[in-house]
Amino acid sequence: MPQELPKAYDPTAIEDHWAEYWVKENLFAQPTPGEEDGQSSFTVLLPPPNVTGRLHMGHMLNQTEIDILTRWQRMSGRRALWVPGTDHAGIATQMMVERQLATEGTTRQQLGREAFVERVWEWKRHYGGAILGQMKRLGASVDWSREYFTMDEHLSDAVREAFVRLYEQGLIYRGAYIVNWCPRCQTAISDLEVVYDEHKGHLWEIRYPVLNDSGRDSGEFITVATTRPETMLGDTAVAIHPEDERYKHLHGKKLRLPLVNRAIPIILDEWVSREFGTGAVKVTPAHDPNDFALGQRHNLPSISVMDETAHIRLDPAAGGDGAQYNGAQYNGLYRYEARGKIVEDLEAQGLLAGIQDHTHNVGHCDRCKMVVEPRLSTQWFVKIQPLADKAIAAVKEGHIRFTPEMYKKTYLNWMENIYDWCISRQLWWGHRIPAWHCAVCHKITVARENPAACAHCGSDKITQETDVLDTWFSSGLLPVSVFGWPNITAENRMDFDAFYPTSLLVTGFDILFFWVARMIMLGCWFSADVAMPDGSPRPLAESVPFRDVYIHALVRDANREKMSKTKGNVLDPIEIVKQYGTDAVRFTLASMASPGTDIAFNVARTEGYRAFANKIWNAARFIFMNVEKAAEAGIAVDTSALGGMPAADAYAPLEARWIVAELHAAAAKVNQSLENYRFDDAANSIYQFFWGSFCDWYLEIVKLRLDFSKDAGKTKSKAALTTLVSVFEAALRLLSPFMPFLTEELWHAVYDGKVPAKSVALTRYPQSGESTDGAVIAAMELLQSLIAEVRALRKEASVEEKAVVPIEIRIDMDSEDFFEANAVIIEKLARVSELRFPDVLTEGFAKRATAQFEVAVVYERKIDVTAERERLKKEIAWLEKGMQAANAKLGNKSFLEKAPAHIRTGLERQAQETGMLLAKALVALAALPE
RNA sequence: GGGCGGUUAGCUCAGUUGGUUAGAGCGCCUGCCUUACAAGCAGGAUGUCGGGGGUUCGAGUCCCUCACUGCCCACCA
Repeated sequence: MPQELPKAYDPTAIEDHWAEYWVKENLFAQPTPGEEDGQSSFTVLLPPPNVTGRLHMGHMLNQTEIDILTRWQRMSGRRALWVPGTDHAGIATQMMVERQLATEGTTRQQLGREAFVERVWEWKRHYGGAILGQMKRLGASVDWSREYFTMDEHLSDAVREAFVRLYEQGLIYRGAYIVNWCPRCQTAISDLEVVYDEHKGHLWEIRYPVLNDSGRDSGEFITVATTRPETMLGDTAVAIHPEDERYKHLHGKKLRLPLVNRAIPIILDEWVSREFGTGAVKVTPAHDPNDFALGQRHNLPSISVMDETAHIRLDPAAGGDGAQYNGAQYNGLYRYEARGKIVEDLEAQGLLAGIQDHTHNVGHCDRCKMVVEPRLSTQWFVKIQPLADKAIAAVKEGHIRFTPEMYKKTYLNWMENIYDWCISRQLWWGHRIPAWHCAVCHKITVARENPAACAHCGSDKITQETDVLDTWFSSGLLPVSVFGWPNITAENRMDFDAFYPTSLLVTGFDILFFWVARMIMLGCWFSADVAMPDGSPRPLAESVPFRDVYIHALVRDANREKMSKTKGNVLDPIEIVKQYGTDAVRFTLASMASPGTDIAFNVARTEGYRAFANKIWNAARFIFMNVEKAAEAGIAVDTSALGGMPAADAYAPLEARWIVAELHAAAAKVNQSLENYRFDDAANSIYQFFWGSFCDWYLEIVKLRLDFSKDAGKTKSKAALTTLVSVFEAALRLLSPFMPFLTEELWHAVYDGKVPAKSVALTRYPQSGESTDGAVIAAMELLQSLIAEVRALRKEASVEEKAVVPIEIRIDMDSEDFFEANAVIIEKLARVSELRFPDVLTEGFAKRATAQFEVAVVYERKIDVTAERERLKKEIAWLEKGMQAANAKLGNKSFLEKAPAHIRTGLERQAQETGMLLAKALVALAALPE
């Protein structure tokens, strides 16, 4: 074993090395399995970060959680596969490259589509892998040989097949609908990509003159209220509620649309709220989703008045009736300029009835934060209901489980109120829709292979659709596509059979709908026609993309504020890692990852776990030092016996049996906690075991046994050393999923280079086979409480730290033997020179009583009487409160009748003990000098 | 507007199906360089479990209600 470890743990000295080692040795590659080998799989996909992304705390939390589980599953004997990859991220990537072009004074339009796309690929080749590089540095145990990119040829094939198949099934349609349009990105975006912000605006009230039968102003008006006056150029009706008494006499009348001077009808619709505004709504089907719906119901024409950049652009023919409309004076104005001008003009004509302050929600583009403009345009949609039905069933029937469970409700609520999915984007970067438009018959050809001619009329005057698909369309297919779909053949289905459905998805709630829901819909839909290995049809339970979903929360800053660039409170994980070590940061995240609560990341906590890493490091130094000393005395530990669960025979000393029992208990707790995604419990159990049990007690006691001088008993020393090393080795394995770097380093050191595997990550995870030894844990507890009382008494009596003093103990005979047998432990840990067992404790010494024993330190006390009186008074108050509570229950007939026996007897015993302690405390108080 | 969470020590959070006097880490106070570790060791202080009501022999835990707070969905012009 290596003996010269530096005194303080320096993570930077070892982490790069191991991170590279794991990748270079390809340790976590999971090749395609051969024939069914009976081994169960644990499969998990990395939520693919944007190829443009940089690692943030959310990624690190996500990757830490997945890595802990994957390493744990791998070590527990399952075929563990974690597949990494990146997302081409249509809008984000295109914008990034466009910005780059802007600095060069050019644009994508100048470049042309083909050159631009090539340029993006070039960018991707240069910079695209950055985030995965960061991931490598963090030690993620992924299979790098399976790394994917959503625009890879194979994954693109899957996208194309999925599109064609849905089209053939009648589940994809194209049409002119109102969609959310981002004037900056100049593309349609889906409902999910719109975020609403409260905005202080105005409600303008505009008078629309009522026309008389001869088509002239009647002198009467209807006043409408709007937040977007500029859209009035496209109004094609005004709607009122049919029962609204104020307007009943106007049913069937027409209005003159101001500024444009077009006659528009008054329509009746129950959707209109009589309470809001004036109870009359201007209807602009081309620029508002509600108005669009109204327009459909009432067969109104739709008049687009804005172009893709949100500038006014009136199409003279838009009304469909060939009439030439007014309003061209606003042409070319940006929407807000037009708004100002229109309001001005209305006022000049006396048609502005009022302006009110009005706070309302305004939709913004999720990507670029520009105010979204609802806009009529021709887009591609997925008819979502059939897919949603399956996705609902999969969850309702329990084939997919959510943790925390409440997300099941959120998911179902969304899925049950789902709208058709707009999947086309007016971008250049992405999967181009495999549809061709015919210039002759104007029909559409959708095909798996690029067609040479129109499928309908045979013309070769066809051009491919320019739109690309929503990025989530391809990422939604990942669970099936990364394992070979749609090319699943008899010879080529091992991956799919072994790894699909995946076991688990770990992700943040922010992409529950974007990604999780889409994967469930698409996964269930497309995997269903891959037969099971035995040829039987695939049931829904085996069609799901994953069986478990673990949703984690947000990582916030130490003050619970959301991290954001504008606030300047973003913590760069790589920076923190450099400062404290990857293991300490991982442990921080794990220990704070309680399901359902956000993580307030506090580096104070990370400092604590850096200290923990240092503690482990120093425990190793201590152990290696003793191994060295033992070697000099001709004692060697048989490292070939390591690697399992340590055991201690009945003749082994107390501390050996105890630490083995504690290890088993800790292993049981950690396994159970990870089973339930309780990373926090698991981390705390290990922390408590390693620091609180192994270091604080076991190491201190075992020092007594590690005597390698000539006249010492070799057998006992060797046994002690063996237990020490084997428990430590097992603890490293237990800890390794949480702190992979430190444990890898020390584990290799334990074997002094003669390792039984290439990595601690490839060894077996500690399992608690037999039940832990409860008796030895109870015995140790008694010893610990005696030592703790003596330490406290020494403090109380102001015994100098270095002084050793005798103690007096009163206890039953059996325990007297027990204490005597372990006297050396008490003497060392409590600095005691001698144990005495008198019938009565000598008066005048500081003493304490517990339920099991009384103890006094033999020392002329320099006691602070006031402090001692205070302490005793507090103790008495505490005991009296306990007595009261116990007596209240024990004196209650209903309690005695109804409470279970173990509660009753437990309470009785406690009452008895409390009474005894209370009596002693009262005597002690009375005995204090004035 | 609809839905879902949260409120426990100075701070960040645990607290499994209601059961013996409520926990951890950090921070704080006191004393120690005890040869693995001062990134350490030992000892110590700290809570009307958001308010009110109810169910129960028994409530931090279940029910009702109020307050505060966070998030998601919807998007009435």
